[in-house]
Amino acid sequence: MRIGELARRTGVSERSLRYYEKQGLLTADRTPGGHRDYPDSAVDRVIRIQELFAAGLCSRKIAQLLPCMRDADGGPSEIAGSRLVADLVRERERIDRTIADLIRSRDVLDDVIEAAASRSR
Amino acid sequence: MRIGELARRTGVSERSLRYYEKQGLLTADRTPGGHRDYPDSAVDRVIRIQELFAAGLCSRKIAQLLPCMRDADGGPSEIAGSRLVADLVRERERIDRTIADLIRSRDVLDDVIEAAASRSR
DNA sequence: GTAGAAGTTGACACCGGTGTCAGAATCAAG
DNA sequence: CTTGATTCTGACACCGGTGTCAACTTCTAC
Repeated sequence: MRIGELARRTGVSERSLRYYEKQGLLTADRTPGGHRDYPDSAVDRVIRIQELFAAGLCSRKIAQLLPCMRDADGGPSEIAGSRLVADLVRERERIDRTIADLIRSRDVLDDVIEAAASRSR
Repeated sequence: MRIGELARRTGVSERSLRYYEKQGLLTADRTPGGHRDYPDSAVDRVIRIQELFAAGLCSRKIAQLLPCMRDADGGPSEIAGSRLVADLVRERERIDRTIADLIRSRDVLDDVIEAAASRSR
């Protein structure tokens, strides 16, 4: 599929898709004329990438991580080296802390929202 | 307490504390010479602010939100207006989505970490 | 009063994913 | 062909919290 369709199906801008490619996160075949041609699996991949971005990982780390993920269609393609694993463990801890922060903040919001709601009741 | 101590106790840089003040998130008395003097309660407040930042809220919204939070020492100081509430509800939804993303990403990391661990076992 | 630590303001820079625009080339359909 | 939609590359800008440096002032303790 072409970049426009991929953008539509993932909700990610064409700009970002090209950026992902430049960062080594995504590859595409090319038509004779040079237009990108993505396999269907690109949709899932782009969504994964977005999730990892949302989790606060930078493209550098995502690029290291991607080949070690087992893709939908089977086997784990590559095993993470110890250096990378140490890094991922640290990221994992950061993510846990962030989740805790998010939950606390969400509770705060709920509190304020509820206070306003009960006020107007 | 002075800004240095507050920075030490919260783990937030002096730079950021001054920035928070400029954004209206934090207030401080001044000594005759112009140095900031914080009450003990500033520690909790700064930590809250950090959590909200970590949750992806911008300083503008945090500034609107803070007066509506009930502080440790008691009553809800102000009730959010309907405009603000609508905004907070949207933020809440975004936070929920982010949490979901974080959890999925954490699972991915665990997967990769585990694959490497079982490999070397 | 004097030295050294700590605080003040202001300005500049960074990061890194994304928006946007320009100018040219490609593709698909008539 | 020709035309209109789509894609290509490259460049510039933004956002917004934070780091850092400079030049000065204030505080604290001797």
